[in-house]
Amino acid sequence: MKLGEGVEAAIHCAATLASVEGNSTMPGAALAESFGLSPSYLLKHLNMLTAARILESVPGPAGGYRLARPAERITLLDIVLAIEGREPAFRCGEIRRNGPVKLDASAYVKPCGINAAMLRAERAYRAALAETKLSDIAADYAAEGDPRSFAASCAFVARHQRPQKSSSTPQNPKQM
Amino acid sequence: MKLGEGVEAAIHCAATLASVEGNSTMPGAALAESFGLSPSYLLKHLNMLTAARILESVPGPAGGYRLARPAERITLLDIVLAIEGREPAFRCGEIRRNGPVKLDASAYVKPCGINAAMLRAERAYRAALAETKLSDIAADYAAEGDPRSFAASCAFVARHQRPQKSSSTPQNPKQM
DNA sequence: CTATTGCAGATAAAATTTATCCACGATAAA
DNA sequence: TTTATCGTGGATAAATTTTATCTGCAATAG
Repeated sequence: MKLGEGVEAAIHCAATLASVEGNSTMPGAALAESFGLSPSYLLKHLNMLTAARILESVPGPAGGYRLARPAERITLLDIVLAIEGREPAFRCGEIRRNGPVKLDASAYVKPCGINAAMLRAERAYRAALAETKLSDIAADYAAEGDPRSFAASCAFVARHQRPQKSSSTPQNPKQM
Repeated sequence: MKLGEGVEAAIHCAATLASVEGNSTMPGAALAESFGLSPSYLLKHLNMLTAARILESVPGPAGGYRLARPAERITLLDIVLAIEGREPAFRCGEIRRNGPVKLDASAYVKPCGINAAMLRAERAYRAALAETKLSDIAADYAAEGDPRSFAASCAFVARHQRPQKSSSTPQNPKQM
């Protein structure tokens, strides 16, 4: 069982976007630079988050990405499902039917007990993931051991976030 | 997130072996035939189960596989870990360090909150898997809807199981 | 001795993940 | 209106992992 690396990237990007002000955006290229990731590949993942309505995207210069809803209403499960897909990790192949003894399909009506147990476990996994909100992760960023790391992130975000025209609250880009 | 197909095969094989009598064994080739699987590849998985002390193997003619301990003391988690490996599904790449701002390692002492949340979820997953015993699965085989399927499996097992010399309880191979 | 079985390693085919590139539409700013 | 910046989608390729096969070897019952 393995999770793609895109999951880690997606969570970090979302957590970073959680700290941009108002409805400002941040370009995908800046996010990629922020984590030393390949920009062209990261865009694929950001796209999936957009398709899943976790992020919003604004085209054009001064465009970029922002959260589609408050970080309190985005869970790790939302992000993991958006990146990894919604199918369960275990897929029952009904291999008992493949043996030498051919029985017709009516002999296999009851749901497979193995499948049921595996799905039960995955439900527990997803329930646990649903308990962590993106806002928790963002708070962790701030509470992290050394304040230098957090300060560096903040400066990076402040430098790259782009206020949007339709903003109701005036922005202070603070170019440095 | 995806589980390899070997997991399903391994669980089915173990459940089948749970119904061989005493310390009799069943050859890998028979197990493969029983599920329509490629014998040479299934052996790889059976081998992992053997390495994990879930199965025992007996070489030579009349050899084969059997459970290394009672089915009540084998859980689905044991099998999944043996096949998929013990590493967690999420591996923290510490990508926050890869950005353009270079901080020395001392700035990242605290454990990553994302990693902690993902590992918590996986612990829940594993705990759920550990609650299902192989004996439960085997019981499910018997309780399955149509008795024809179960009868066919029993006949197949009876036909292929091989009593062992060192057996303390006399066996009845029941060749048909 | 011989046939059967598990075991390890090399190898290859297939599928998936990771990554790059380019043409396109949208749009803000000059 | 022009230009430069940005997200989108598709095609493509490289890298890795999974799946599968084969061969030679050791063990052992008959």
